Amino acid sequence: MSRLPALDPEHPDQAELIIRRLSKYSELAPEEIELLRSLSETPERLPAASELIAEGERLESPRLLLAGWACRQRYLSDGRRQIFDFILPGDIYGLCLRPQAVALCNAVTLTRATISNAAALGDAVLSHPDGYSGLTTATLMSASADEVYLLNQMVRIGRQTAYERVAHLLLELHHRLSIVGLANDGFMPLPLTQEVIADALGLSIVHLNRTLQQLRRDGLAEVKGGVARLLDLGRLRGLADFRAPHVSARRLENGGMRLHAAAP
Amino acid sequence: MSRLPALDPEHPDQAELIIRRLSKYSELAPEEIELLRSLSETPERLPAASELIAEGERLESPRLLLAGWACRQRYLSDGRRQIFDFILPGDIYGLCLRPQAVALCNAVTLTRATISNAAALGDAVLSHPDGYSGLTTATLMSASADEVYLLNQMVRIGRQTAYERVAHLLLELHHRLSIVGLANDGFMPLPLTQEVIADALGLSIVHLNRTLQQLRRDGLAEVKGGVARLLDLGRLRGLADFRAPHVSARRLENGGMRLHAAAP
DNA sequence: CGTGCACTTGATAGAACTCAAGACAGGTGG
DNA sequence: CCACCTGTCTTGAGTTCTATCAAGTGCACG
Repeated sequence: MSRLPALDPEHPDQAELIIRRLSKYSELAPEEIELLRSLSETPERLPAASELIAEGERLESPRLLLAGWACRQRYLSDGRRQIFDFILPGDIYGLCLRPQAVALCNAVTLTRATISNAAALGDAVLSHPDGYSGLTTATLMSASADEVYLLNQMVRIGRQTAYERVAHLLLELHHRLSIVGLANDGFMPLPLTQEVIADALGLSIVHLNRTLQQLRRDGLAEVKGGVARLLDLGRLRGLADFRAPHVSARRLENGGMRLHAAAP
Repeated sequence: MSRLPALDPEHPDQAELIIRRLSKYSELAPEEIELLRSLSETPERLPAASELIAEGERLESPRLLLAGWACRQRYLSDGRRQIFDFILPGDIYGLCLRPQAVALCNAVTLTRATISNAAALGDAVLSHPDGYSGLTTATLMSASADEVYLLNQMVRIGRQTAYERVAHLLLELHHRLSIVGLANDGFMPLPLTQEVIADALGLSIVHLNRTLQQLRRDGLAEVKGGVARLLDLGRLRGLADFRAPHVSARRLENGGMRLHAAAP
C-alpha cells in the first residue's frame, strides 16, 4: 500500500478519496481521473446538521461528499428516528439512474462537511457512458455496493443482537473507510455521537453505550473521542458474521463483471 | 371503482394486475398495454420455495410475477433469516437499471407461483424509452415505490414495536394489493406463514403470534387461513404511523425522460 | 390413523428500554 | 481566568418487551 497523502478534513483540496475508491472498481483513464479531480474545484462548506437533500426533492445532479460524514434518515411522527445509511468522505450521493428521480428520504450532515456538485460525473455516466466506460462501470459498481450496505443494515437491525449489530457496523465502516485510505489496521475516525449510532442500529442510547463498553471489556473494540479502534478484526468478523462485499475490482474486466449489483 | 374480473391465482391467463398497477402511475398507450398483455403468454408454474433469483446471479432480463407471492431475503450463517421485501402478484422483479447488474440477494417463492419473462418490458424501458414513454414512466415510478417499501421496512424493524410493525406491514400489503385490485376495504389474501411474517419483521414466531392475537383482541385486524381482515384502517394507520406513499401519478408526463442502458 | 407442519399456550429467562442522576468535556461570557 | 452552560457520555435501578423452551392443539395429507 502506498503512503497516503495528508487528508485534512477542513481543507480537502483534492478529490483523491473518490479517485481511490472508484479505482478499486475499474481502471480509470487519465481523462476520467481528471474529471473526478475537477469535482473538487467548487467546494462548499457546511456546518453539522445541514440538510443535503430533502425528501421529495427533485434530484437534479449527483453530489460528492469531499469531507465530513452524513446520513440518510427518516423520522416517525413521534420523533423516533431511523438512520438508513451513512455517507462517508469520497461518497457520491443523490445519483439516481431514474430520470426525474425524487429523493425518497432526506439526507443530512452529521459533522461539518465539504461537498461539491458532481453534475459532470452524472453527465458522464448518464449521457455519455460510452465515452467514460471505466468511470461508468466504477460508479455503477459503487452504487451497487451502496445497495448492499443497505441490505446489510436491514439484516443487522432485523436479525442481530445489539452486540452483533455494533460489531458489524464498525466492521462495515472500517471496510468502507479502508477503501479510501481513511482507516488502517483497525484504526479509523468515527465522528458520530452515540445517539447517531443508536439511531442507525435501532437501539437506545443507553443500551448502545453499555454495548460499546462490553466490546471494550472483551478486548474487541474501543470507541472514544471520534475515533474507533478495532482490536481483533478476526474475532469481530466471526461474531458479527461479517464478510466484506466481494466487489471483485478489476477482475473480469470484460465479460462477467462480477459485482454485487442490484435487483429490486 | 370498476368491478374486478375474476382472478384465479391458479389460472392467471392475463396480465391484468400489472396493467392496473402501472396505469396508476402513468397513462399507458394501447400498444403499451398490448406489450404488457403479451407478457402473460409464456407463463411458468413454480411450486412454493422455488428460487427465483440466486444472490450473485447475473440479471439478464426482468420477470413478472403473474400469481403467487415471493420475497427477497438473506440468511445469516447460523440460519437466522431476514426477509427484505415481498414480491406480490403483478410485480416486476429482477429489473435493474444498471447494465450487467447482479442480484444482491436471492429471491424465492413463498407460495405456488406463476411467473413469466418480461424481457420485452426491460427492452422497452432500457433501450427504447422514447417509444414507450408512458410505460417507462410507470415502470420507473413503480421501481421507485418499491424502494420506498424497502425504507419503510427498515423503519419498521429499526424503530417500531412489534405491535406497530405488524400493523404497519399489514397496511402496506393492503395498500399494495389494493392497487392491483386484490384487496378491498380491509380484506385481503395473506398466504404467509407466521414464520415468514416473523422473519420479515425481525420477530420470533411466538411473539408474532401473540402480537396478532393482541391485534385481534383490540378489534383491529384478524389474520387466519391465508386471509387478513383489517377491521379499523383508521386506527391502524394512526398507531402504525402509516401513510400511503404519495406516488405523484400522472404528472410530468413528458419531461426529459432519458434513460439509457449505459454500458461499459 | 399416523405423520408433519403450522399454530397456540404457558412458564421463564434474557435483552433492551426508560427514568433519573451524575460526570465530563468544550465553549461562552463575565 | 474562572464560573457557567450545554451537549455528550456514563451509571444505577427498575420495568417492559421479546426470545426461548417445552408442550400441546388442530388440521391436511398420504
